[in-house]
Amino acid sequence: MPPSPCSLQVNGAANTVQIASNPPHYLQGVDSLASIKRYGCDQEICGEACPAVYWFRVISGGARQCITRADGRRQIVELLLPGDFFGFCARNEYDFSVEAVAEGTRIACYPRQRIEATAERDPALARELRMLAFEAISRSQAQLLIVGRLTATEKVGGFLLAMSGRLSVGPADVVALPISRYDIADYLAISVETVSRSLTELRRRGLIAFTGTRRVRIIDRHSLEDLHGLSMQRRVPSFKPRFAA
Amino acid sequence: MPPSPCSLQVNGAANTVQIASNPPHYLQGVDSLASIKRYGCDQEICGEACPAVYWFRVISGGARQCITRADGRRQIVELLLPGDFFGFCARNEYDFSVEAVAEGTRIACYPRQRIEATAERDPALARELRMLAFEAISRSQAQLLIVGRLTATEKVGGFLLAMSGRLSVGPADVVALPISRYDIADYLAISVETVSRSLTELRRRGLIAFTGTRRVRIIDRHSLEDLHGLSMQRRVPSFKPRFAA
DNA sequence: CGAGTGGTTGAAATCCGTCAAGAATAGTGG
DNA sequence: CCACTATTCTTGACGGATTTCAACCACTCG
Repeated sequence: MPPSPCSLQVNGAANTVQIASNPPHYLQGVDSLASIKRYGCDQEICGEACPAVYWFRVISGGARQCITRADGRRQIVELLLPGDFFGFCARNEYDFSVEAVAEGTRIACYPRQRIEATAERDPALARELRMLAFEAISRSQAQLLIVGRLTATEKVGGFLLAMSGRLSVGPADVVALPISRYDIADYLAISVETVSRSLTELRRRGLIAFTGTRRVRIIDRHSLEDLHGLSMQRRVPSFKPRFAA
Repeated sequence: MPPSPCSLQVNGAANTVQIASNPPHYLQGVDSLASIKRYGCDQEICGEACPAVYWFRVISGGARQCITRADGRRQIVELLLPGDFFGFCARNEYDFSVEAVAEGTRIACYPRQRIEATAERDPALARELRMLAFEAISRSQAQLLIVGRLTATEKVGGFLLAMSGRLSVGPADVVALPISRYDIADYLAISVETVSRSLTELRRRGLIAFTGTRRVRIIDRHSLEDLHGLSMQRRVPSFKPRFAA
């Protein structure tokens, strides 16, 4: 878990620095090494095959981490919201690109070399990095199940629930979607039209309501959680009992 | 990259131990802490929600790492072959299960606590662990693109190429598939029947040939690599130019 | 106001999953 | 070594969930 909040002390004085870090987060111990950059909507934060000089953390706004094929097909592999880290890669070049999804997205950029050098001497920092990496593994593997084995409506319903969980600062039942339908589509690996149709379907069934194009109110959370097979379509893709096991 | 090969010396004698580690691999420095276990086909190596006591490495044989939903839908999130590590998780319980896919699969089990304790004092080990984790992130994110955005035939063709790359010890054009059609299906998130049909299709087009049910010869590697859109179906799922970008 | 973009909806096409039945293979025990 | 069986694999027919193609609406912004 992240270390408890602390105010950085510079020059011996008691003034807190701009990287004051309201919510506690990983890598707080090396925040002093990080620089903060601002990005416009759709602006590229790091590009595929670019030298991996930084690790990043979203401070405010959001970003999408994408992998793109030569023919243009794109998959958003991670939706990055405040507090999320990204930029980890095994080689010396990023194998993905990351773009801001909101105007004025602020990103903390940690110089990789220096952080790694620090980690050589600071086991606690090394452990934090490891935890961050392990969490990323869990997330993308969970996403594999979602992308591969859920129906479109299940994907969209689950996405709304996930967003309500991650963005919860208020009643948690009103979700302000941080990305467009196009991005939702590329995140869930379905088409834009299907995203739209699924949302309409959920509204029609009374599980959600719209207070704006990108503002959803979750009305029947329970049914939304039970979407799979129960409330929605009977079909469950590719589950074969395979005899008696 | 993994450290260079070394033969463990026990009791001062010059005899190499069973953990002789022919191909160099990560975590070699702590091989002496690992125990080796043997598993039968389909036998569970670690189960979902079980206490995460070990990290693992496949020595011989193979395994599938799965995430399963309550309703039975399953996704193989990683296909583990000799040299591959697994068992990393952010919490104290595995959020996946792993089962052997071959009779007599041998697994090296590294006690997590002890390895982590060692890593506290050994920055090089910590760096190795980090690299292993980063590679796992890259792999599963790449798999997300495959599962989400490729057609069935592209998936199967790419799978054959990937296997030929990972299993290459011989001519590299004859691939001995390590898993059943069912497992290929759950790995690529398609149905068994579609796996079978795609293989037949590739054979019909002269890109591959069978020397046995689970032995494939790659005949036209180039066409196999160019599958997307070119040699195969014209359709490319969900790529919309989205106006002028 | 018109252009540009995001979002929704409809109709038609299609890929793929399901269901079903065989064929091929592997495993077992006599 | 050969039935005999269980399992894997293949193939066909069919239906359905999604994609594609197309049109339209809403909103923003110059």
